Amino acid sequence: MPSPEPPAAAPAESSFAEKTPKQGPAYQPDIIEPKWQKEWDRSGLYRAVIDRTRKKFYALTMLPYSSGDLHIGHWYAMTPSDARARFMRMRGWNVMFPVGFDSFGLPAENAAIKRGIHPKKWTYSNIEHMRGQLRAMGSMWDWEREAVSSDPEYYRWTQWFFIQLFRHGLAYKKMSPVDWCPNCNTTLAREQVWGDDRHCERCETPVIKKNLDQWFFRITKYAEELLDFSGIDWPERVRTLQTNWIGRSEGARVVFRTEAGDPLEVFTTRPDTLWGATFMVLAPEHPLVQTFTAPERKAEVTAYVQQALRQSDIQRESADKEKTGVFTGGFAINPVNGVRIPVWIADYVVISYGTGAIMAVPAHDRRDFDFALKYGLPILPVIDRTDGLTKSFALAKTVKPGLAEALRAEVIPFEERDGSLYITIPAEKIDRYIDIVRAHLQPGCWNEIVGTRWQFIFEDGIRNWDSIDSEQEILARCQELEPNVRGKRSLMEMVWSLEFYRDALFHDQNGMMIHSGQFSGTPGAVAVKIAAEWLATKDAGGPTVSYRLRDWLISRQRFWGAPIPLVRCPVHGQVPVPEDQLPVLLPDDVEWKPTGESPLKLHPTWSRTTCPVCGGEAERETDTMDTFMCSSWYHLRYLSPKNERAPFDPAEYDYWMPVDCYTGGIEHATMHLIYTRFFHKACRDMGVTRGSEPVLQLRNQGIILGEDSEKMSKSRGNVIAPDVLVKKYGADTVRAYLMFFARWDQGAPWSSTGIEGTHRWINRVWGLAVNAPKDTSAPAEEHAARILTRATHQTIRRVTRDFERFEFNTIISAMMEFTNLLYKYRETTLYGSPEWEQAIDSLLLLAAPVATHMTEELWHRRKGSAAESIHVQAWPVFDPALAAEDEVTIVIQVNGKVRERLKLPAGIGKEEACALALANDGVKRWLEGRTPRQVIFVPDKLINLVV
RNA sequence: GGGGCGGUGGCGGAACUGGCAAACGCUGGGGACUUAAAAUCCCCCGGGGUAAUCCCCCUUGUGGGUUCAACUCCCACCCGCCCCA
Repeated sequence: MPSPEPPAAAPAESSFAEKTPKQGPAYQPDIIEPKWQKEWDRSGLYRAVIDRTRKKFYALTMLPYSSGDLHIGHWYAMTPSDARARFMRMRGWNVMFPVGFDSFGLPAENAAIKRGIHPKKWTYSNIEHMRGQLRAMGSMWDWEREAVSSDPEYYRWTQWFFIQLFRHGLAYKKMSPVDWCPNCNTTLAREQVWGDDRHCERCETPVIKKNLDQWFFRITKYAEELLDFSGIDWPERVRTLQTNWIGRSEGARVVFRTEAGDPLEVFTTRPDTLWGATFMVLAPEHPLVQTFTAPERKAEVTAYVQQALRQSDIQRESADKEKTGVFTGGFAINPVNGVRIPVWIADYVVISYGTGAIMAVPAHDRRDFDFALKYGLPILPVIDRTDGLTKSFALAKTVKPGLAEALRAEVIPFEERDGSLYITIPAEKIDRYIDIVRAHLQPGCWNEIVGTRWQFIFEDGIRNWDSIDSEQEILARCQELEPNVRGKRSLMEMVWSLEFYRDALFHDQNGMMIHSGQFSGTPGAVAVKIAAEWLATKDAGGPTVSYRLRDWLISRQRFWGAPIPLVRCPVHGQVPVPEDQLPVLLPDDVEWKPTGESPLKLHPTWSRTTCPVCGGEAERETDTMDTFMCSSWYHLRYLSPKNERAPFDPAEYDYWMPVDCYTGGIEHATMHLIYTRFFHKACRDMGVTRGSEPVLQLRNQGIILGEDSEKMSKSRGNVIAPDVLVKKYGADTVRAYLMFFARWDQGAPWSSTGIEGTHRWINRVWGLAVNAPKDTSAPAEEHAARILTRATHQTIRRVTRDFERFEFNTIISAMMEFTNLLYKYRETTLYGSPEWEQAIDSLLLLAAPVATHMTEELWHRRKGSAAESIHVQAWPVFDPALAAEDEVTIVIQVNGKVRERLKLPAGIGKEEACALALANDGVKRWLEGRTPRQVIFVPDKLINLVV
């Protein structure tokens, strides 16, 4: 904002007393808001129709679930989206801003079970209520395009898409472990499993995993393409979340063999460590578990599998968790060296990642290391350290006197405690160290080196710890010599017991290969690649890329969802329902018994049908689809929600798609937002859609917390209800406050006093514009008029720029500042001048996307009842010349500290400005007679005098 | 452990390309109007040196660095949130 002279210096006063009306009609949002909502509906103001003469803008906000109540979070997500869509519209775009309902899903079914009403009834009465709430927002929804995912006209096409995916091999059925509640006797959605102990949301029974025949979509086929975000403007955070979720890692497949010769495949990112594999671990669910289990271990293994199934993958994979497992009694053969290694099962290996089996390289994998140490399994280092850390410990009684002196002479650093030496050996002095130790070793003793060397020095020579066999041999020998270590099950366990060694014993760096036969010496930089490629030549695996992403499980053993449109024929197998027979309708005559079974399954006749191929008796699929399937294509249904011949009208698609701006919560990053991208790509490949991405620009809002800075929840009693706020302040105030009170992308705690401030602003705008000045003839004093016009154009510039950047809070503060300024000028002769009128018009236009009703009312009061809506007016354009200041404050710094401020004409040159600065008394005082050795001049900003 | 985001008054936040830190709003204080209150309007409000104005010094998580100049760029660290292990 400019800082024009206060009113005293602006045109003088006098006549304002009679020019300023003391009071205008009161601001009554409860009257004007419903009035304009009705009028907009009547006139079809927000109807979006194809107009090829104008550029289009498809603005979309995530559709609400039909919960029955629009909460403040919905308002927070939708209001700025709506305001921005309106801004785009006033800027000349043909804007489509549709809304609908995500109305299939579990809550409807739970309500049905609890109260015995049909989910349809519950859902549709909720939708009716929410339509009213959505209207109260004063948003520019095009209700003609409303789509409701539980309407048969909608889910007919959800089913149609399923059949297309099935026909193209992108939908398939397979056995898969899912969460199962043993009390309710049903599977649960992931959202329905709560807490760390993973209990059922309804009955609190801990869930277990159960193998069921389930439908999947082949999203993994698109894993690589989903990693590509070029060409779309999505937040870094969402891209990172999706990238992590997809979890691409390069490595190798390695085929181990059972003792019977059957293949056992694993994936590893470190094939270069293969020579250090000292055991294998299968996930408890692995199909080969039974094969490996020796008869005498059966009971123990079965018990372990049972307890593992009760835990989530997240719990199981957690690094903090104490690792557990059991030995199966079976062995596998390492393909690189033919070594026979034991096969264990452990819950830290999960079936859903890789192949559900791992080769354990305890020396170079933290989890394998912990596990091996706990169970006394051998550990063999096969990768050299890159930091050269090497240690040795010389126990007092094992060495002859004089060792310390010898080491000192060689400059090998050590610490001495109780006569024992703790030695850190410089890498280049290891051989020298060995010579010294050998000369000082007591009979019947040994000394070991760990870190970059793994060697044991005995009286009769040096033994390398370089294979599983040598590990066992060295351990046996030490145990023979020293009774204290007889309880140790592995050499690593023995050296680990010395605290001093620990940082040298484990690493997961990419160092040079050691103890790896012909590959020893292979540099770390190429080791992974060389090992992987070599495996391919030996027919024992080879280089491969692995993804964390799993295929999308869409089967739900639920009633309130789109039935999967397939028929099981004893002769023809899975047969899709012919497209002209869609939709496969949900039955109305169902009984709600709390058996946990879907009523579709219990219905006496619903699943009985005939095979579309042979006409023989057949059975319908009774599973329904995940509701994320419905929301993967709703943006397409908005294009033509009433179309009966296709999911959408191609002409509408050609004009409106892709979505230009999509807004919603970041919590959908790895669910809805990844599904919808997959869906679009799959449809592209099936010839249904064009283009590779459905959404060009994505923006996420933050979260509103309760007034106590905690997450809003009914149990905390800190929930803010928008309906109450609308009643108290009007929708325009709620809209403005939601845009103002925090950075939109970050959110903040709610403040019930904060909204009062915004309400005051809305009232002030009303008070400013509701009464036209009685006398508009007197022209304003020229200088003052210019200041007002400048402020007007500067405000237009700020509001326009911040709308473009989604910085909604500063849009409101710019308008607040402008309003404050206008209140000052109202007391001057500017009031009623043409510049004043222009300022008021501009303010209303800038505020129109925010305070939709109030600005409409004021616009009509000013322009006459026959005037066109403010919402179809052109956005004000700022004139850089008019927005430019003609006088600027230039800061004078001496040695970088602000010492003086000078008001000078804008655009003043360096010479002139510096001359004025140097002549200034205040500046002279700070210069103390010195001459600046350097003068920095930033036009219209500052002068820095360096002395 | 790896990656991402963030840390500015009592609070939410602002600060454009490195150029006056704290705009706007809330809270708090003072005043006007009123019989009174509410509403409204006006003024003050980062910390310290001062009783106060002037004036000076300090201040954007911490410590360094680059620069005439750093909330902004670089390095190291601390704290918080999120994702992946």
